[in-house]
Amino acid sequence: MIENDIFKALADPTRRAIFDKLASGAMNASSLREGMEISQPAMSQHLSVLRNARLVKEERQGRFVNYQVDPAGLNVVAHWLSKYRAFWPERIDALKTLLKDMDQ
Amino acid sequence: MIENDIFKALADPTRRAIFDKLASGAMNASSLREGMEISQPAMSQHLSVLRNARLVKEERQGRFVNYQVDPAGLNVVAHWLSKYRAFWPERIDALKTLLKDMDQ
DNA sequence: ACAACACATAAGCACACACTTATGCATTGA
DNA sequence: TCAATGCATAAGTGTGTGCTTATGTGTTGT
Repeated sequence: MIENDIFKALADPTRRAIFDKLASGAMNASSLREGMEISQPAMSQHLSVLRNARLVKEERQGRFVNYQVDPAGLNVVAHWLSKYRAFWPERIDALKTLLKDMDQ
Repeated sequence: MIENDIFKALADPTRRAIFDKLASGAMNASSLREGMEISQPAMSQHLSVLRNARLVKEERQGRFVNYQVDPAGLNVVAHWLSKYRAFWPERIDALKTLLKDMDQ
């Protein structure tokens, strides 16, 4: 179940930080580690979890692996969230009708 | 950190199922258990986690405790998601501009 | 008053998870 | 060719998590 993989992946704060960093621009695993006090294997394992959840996708470039955000995972979160739009605050009420189109 | 509590709470499939059931209408803990093969303490513990994440709020009614969805938690997820709208599929592109207003 | 009920909490246990160190596997540049 | 580099994987370890059984606390109806 992909939805479960996604929410489990996002449950870790380090992984959300990695994802957030990646959202500001694609980069390889070494660049991701910069300023993040995390070991190389730990980073590799986190990226593996994120990739498995389709939150991130990789592209090998020589001995580097370039990582970037994969919209697929985010889309699942968006759809999960859209199921509960009835409970969203009124000030983003306009969002509700738009999300209705999302369902098809 | 509330965001962390929320994502950790949503990481469990049983908890997401409870939340989903609650989204279809407020009810007490016993009603929630119906058709869910879950022990009473387990349900109580899950509700405690959801309440702590502000995904759910309670209202005591005599010896019953009525639970309902708390928009606060959902709102945090919505804001988290809005940070990455640049990666959302094009077909919900109209959503981007609207979410821009959300940031203020 | 008291039994039945709704729910919370405590304690213990099996398993999942995030880390570590060690090592393996390609790829690159000298 | 070979050392250095980028990354993945294996194995082990401490901690967190979700469950269980047992018990506690407050409320209701008789």
